[in-house]
Amino acid sequence: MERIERIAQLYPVLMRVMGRIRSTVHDGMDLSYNQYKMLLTIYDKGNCPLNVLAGELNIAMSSASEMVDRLVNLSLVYRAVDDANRRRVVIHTTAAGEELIREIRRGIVSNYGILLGRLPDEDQERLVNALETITEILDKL
Amino acid sequence: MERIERIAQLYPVLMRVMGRIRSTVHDGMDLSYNQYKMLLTIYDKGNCPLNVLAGELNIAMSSASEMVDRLVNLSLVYRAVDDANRRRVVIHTTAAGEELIREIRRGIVSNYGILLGRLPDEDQERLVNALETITEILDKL
DNA sequence: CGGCAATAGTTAGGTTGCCTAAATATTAGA
DNA sequence: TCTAATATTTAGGCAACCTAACTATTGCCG
Repeated sequence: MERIERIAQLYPVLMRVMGRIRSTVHDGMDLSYNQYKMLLTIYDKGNCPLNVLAGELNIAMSSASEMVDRLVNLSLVYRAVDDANRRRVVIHTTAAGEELIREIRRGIVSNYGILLGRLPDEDQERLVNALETITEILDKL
Repeated sequence: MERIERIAQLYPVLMRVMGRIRSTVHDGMDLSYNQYKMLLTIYDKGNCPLNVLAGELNIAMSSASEMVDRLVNLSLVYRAVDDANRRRVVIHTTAAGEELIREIRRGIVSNYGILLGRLPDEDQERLVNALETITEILDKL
């Protein structure tokens, strides 16, 4: 049980540190992190209906719809009724949306570069390995 | 740059997986995660003024005040003017607040136990090490 | 000493992100 | 055919943030 307690102790500390870094890295971007995630999911899933998006992001469909509203208002995305099944609304990224994805992605990678550049090479390597390990293990749960 | 891109790719995936697990583990507790964090901070910092809490949690003082309001409404915490400096409001945990902290902590550790119990011993060990590594490295940033 | 700047909090007003429940539209199936 | 299931939107509500404006107290400089 010793080990479980250690994990229970480390976990929130790490969540907080990671959250702080994520917001540093995302700072100055033209879209909130959640909106970026949504935009990216729409792009990655290739113009998919709302229920798929909601499932993918693990939020209620009404929340997904709301978020799409905001992206539509920003002209990054548009709705289109699926003719094959007129109940379905398929969300498409606009050219501006795709351009913004590329821009933000560049910005994020660049910010990671600046931030992580402060670490010695060896730490960077250890970091990659540890991130991979945790992702692999937690994915089993 | 290869490595930076790998990190930029892994990072959000891990954030998501970790967030999902955190909410699983916290599920059913009588306080939201943020309120629990606030309550715990008040307790750990030993009855401290609002500005310290806001700094510790990295939120605006008005947000901290709001959150304290909610905890006061739940009778987990109370405000008291500091006589040494009457501008300051010191937040104290009530007996009920401290009892709730213990209860939630037990619940969380128990949930981690149930969840992580599904992992082979070796993975648990690797997980602890990886969590420690990441925390240590990211703390340098 | 007197008054102004700094410090500490609260209040007001706004946004995002999330939820449930109710309303609407479309389709599938018994 | 008409009811049940599916897909979405709308309405209403809450938590957690923020900035700006306001109040109260204190410290300090001239």
